[in-house]
Amino acid sequence: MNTLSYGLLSLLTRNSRTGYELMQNIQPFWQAKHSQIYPLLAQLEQKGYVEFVHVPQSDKPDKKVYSLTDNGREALKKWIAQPTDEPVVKDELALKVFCIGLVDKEQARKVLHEREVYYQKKKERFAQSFERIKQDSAKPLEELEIHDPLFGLYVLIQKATLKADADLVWCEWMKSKLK
Amino acid sequence: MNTLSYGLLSLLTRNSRTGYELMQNIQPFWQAKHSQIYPLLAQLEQKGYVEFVHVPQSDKPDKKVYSLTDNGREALKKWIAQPTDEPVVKDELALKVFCIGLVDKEQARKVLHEREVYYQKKKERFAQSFERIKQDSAKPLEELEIHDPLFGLYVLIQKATLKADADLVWCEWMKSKLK
DNA sequence: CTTCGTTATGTCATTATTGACATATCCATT
DNA sequence: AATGGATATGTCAATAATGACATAACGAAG
Repeated sequence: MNTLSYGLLSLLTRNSRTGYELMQNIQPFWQAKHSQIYPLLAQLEQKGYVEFVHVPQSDKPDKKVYSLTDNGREALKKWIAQPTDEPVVKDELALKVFCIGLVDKEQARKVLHEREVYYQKKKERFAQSFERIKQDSAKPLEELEIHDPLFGLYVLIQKATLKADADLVWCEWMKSKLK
Repeated sequence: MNTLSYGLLSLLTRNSRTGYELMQNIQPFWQAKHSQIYPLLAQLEQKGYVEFVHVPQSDKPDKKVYSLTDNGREALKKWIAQPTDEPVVKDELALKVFCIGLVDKEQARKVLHEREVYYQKKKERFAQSFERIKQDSAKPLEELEIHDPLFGLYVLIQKATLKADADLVWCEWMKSKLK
């Protein structure tokens, strides 16, 4: 069982989801393509950690809605207690910035601008996520307790927002350096 | 040529380095083991993007000190002008936090504490990096221009520091939630 | 005196991940 | 009318990345 497999189980603690949705929803924590997700789901099903129901659709292709089994939930608890790997980052932009002095300011600004747009979109997405869970939640978000099903999502969006802010502050600072 | 190969060339713009040093120095931007670096360096040498001199050592094993060729520098410039991939993140902790409600507060605190130590160490490392380049630099860091060889390093440490701060703010906030 | 960590390079089998192909329907744009 | 994107699932060859093995010498800790 690799980390991504546990990640899929993690998502299923809150909602039943299709493979396609799992692929989309796991992106903020772990970038993976559908070609990796589907085989892992088949494995998880074989192990008895998830089960699925076939849902026929007329307008779109049929789907398989996966949900977590009790076995899956137990496996998750054990996984949480294990030591946690440090985050892995692969950042092409950072590598380019390291040797940005090779090109002129004009081009450096272009490289930076691309990424600034990306960070801004990211921040907007998180703001939308906050809105969505605010509507789902009975209580004000600040009062959510650890066992509230929305808690995990809330604290992660909080973290992502803090990071996106840090990225944007850096972009502004960097732009002033390239004037 | 994959991104990591260009990353190695990027590092060599500032200093000649051994494979072992490259493996260490690239960690903040791109986590890779020596078993991946050495074969890539051999490829880069074959392509004429880097060259090396053999340096015998008596106390430690001999080393190969790699440096960038003009061809390598040209390849780098072309790479910078290409569209940049978005950063890849694989964060096991984030996945655990998503379903942290499965365990009790005590265990959740334990999981968080592990990572807090990690973020603190990270911040210290960046503070040390700042100290080091301050000593290397003739000017105050704030006045570095894009073509200064220290510029890329300076802006990256700035970014990493901002991010580490954001992570620590989140840890504090999270701890207050787990009281 | 032995074991462990660091420096230093390298190979290789296994595993993780991607990109391309394949199929099918709907909707919006050109 | 055709093209492209979203939804939805799947396979498979190719590439990326890891973990284990191998060698070797030093210093420190036990």
